[in-house]
Amino acid sequence: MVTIKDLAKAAGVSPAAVSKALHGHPDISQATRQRILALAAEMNYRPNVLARSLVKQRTTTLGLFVLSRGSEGFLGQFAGPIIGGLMDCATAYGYDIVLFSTPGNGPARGLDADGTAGGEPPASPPPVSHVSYLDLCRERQVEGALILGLRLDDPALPELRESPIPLVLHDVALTGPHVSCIGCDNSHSTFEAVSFLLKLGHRRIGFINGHAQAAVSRERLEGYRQALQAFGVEPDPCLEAAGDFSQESGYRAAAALLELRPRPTALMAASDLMAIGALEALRVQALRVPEDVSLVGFDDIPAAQHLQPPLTTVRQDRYQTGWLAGKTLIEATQGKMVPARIVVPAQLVIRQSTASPAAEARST
Amino acid sequence: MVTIKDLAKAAGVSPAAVSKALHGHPDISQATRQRILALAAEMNYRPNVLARSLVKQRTTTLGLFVLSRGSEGFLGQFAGPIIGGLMDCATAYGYDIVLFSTPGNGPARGLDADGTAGGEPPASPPPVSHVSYLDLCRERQVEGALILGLRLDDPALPELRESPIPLVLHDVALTGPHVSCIGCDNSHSTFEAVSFLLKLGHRRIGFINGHAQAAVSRERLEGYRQALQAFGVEPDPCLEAAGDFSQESGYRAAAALLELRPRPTALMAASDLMAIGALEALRVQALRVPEDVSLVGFDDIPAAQHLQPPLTTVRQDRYQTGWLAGKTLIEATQGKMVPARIVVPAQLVIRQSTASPAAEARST
DNA sequence: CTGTTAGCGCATTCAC
DNA sequence: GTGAATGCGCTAACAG
Repeated sequence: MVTIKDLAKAAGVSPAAVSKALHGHPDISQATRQRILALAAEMNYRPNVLARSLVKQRTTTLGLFVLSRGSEGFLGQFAGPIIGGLMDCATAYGYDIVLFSTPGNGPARGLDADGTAGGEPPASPPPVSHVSYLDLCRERQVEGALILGLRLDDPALPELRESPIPLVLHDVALTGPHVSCIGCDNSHSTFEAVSFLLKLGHRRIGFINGHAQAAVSRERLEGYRQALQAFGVEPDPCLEAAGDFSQESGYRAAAALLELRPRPTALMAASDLMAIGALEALRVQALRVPEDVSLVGFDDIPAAQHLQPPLTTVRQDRYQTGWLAGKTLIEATQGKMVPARIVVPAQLVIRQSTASPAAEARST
Repeated sequence: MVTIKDLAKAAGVSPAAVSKALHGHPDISQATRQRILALAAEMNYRPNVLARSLVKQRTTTLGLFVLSRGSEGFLGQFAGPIIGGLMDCATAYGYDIVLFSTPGNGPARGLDADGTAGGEPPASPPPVSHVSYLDLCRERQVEGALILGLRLDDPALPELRESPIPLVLHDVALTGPHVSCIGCDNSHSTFEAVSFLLKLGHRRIGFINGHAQAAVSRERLEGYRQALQAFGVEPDPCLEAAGDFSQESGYRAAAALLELRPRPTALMAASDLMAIGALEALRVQALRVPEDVSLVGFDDIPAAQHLQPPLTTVRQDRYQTGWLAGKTLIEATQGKMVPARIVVPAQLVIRQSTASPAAEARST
């Protein structure tokens, strides 16, 4: 590893002079500067970021937490594009990203082929209590962090609110002096989607919600209720079913809702995955979509457009979410004021799973 | 930021003593050790990873490159689960991951809402030539790196082969003293899939390949040819169509293949996305799947099971890929010998897009 | 313009 | 057992 000292020796100057030359400081002669630069290129010198960060007390590094992993969770479906946006943004601003190891989200699957977890013992150097997200940030000296997949029942929530470094939380409406939240306007988007159904003439609209530990569940439910109210439709608690974002739960919730009489003429699911489950339930009951029952999802996952029929749903731009989160974080580290809530545009994508209710249903 | 020095002052000992106590060195009395530990917890001390790495000359950090991004590329579809596996593995071994900013994969989309790229000037400190992947690794002192989305025409290939640090390349069969390749056995998997079609009785099987810059394209094509040969079927160059992994290209390639007479009774696409395009082409020509034409994909993306009909395809376990890549890298950094080729199991998932050819087609 | 000094936070010699 | 000294690679503040 060729260091600044090696360069100095080779050029016959002091290490400090090399540093100055490399950074284009004015107090260095063009001649020696050129010589040093040529030497650096020749010897393939690269600065040690660690050392630089240590002395400058700045790392130009952002942290990224992906909490709900496990192959099929958040990461599988959505994190990819968000990470892509975040990376591209970081690249544009010259920042790096460190992906944090968060113990607790251990293997589960994917264990070594030989069945063991292999490797060295944990080797956790300082046996100081349980490391929190913020502690990880401090250890790594990241200047800000994006947290994906945070749940409302995470015990770290109060601590996060008091974070001394900029934090952006995805889909969790927690705010603090340095904490912002990013996500689409769930309430409003759901309002739009349900309003669309209402405009089509639907009056009995079932809502399949996600689990209560996700902030988006509350918000989407609220949007659903507001839409009904705006159209003067009496809300019916029986029409609000609880799922957990999974396909399986969507199936169950839809099956239950379809037992109701009069049967709902439309179903809105708080995730596309649950909408897919609902679609199954409808198929099992030989109900046609959209002729007998209209269906709307949320997310616009890639599969949505390939369903039979293609699913009407709310599209979120995950890539842009990542980009905006990165931008917010970086600006915050540079001392700029940032909004407590960053809303990412979402839009209703109308496909073929929605139509006006049949006349007889309509009249009920 | 509370440092080891602060602890020393508070405990009335030297910084060195604190370091020893924290690491459980034997040459420190239990009494003072406990005192220091208690103090550390109390003052919420966290070691500075940067400083530690600098002195220990070890970072326990892996690098991750995701080369073909841009919201819809590799990252969108596959990188998520791979990253998940990598992270979980790293967590298990106590490693961290840094996601590299690779200039050149700039914004394209997702630009700031205000249209500008914003932020500070590039501020690239040392104006030393163009930074390569390996240079980034050196700067960050990562001990090994996983590269996703590398293309066969990447000019860095020769340099990578000579890498001084362990590298794992996804789906690129480049090997060197410290370079391994990870991926499924594309040739064999395709062989299996095509053999399945042959066993069903198909004899005219069209193959829709990916672009030539991907190593997997060659390998899959080879598997296709070998299967034909194994069943004594004369290969017909007309049946080999070129795509680029995109849905659009799958549509075009399939449309062309379906012009042939006698018409192929089955199509195999080198990616599910292209299979989806092929499905469209089939629909446009009013050909039924699988009655008129059987269809096989590759990847088993989430949408595959929701197609009409559900797609027979080759499933790759991306999560496991990430895990194995991480394990390989970490073991390599620990001096263990690692295989030059890590093959991740893949399996044919038989759904409803495949069946025996109709009798009349069969006889031709 | 140039070089010397000092220190970022930590771990590892070595004396005491 | 303990603490002082040294250095990881780099940059900042000085002094020449």
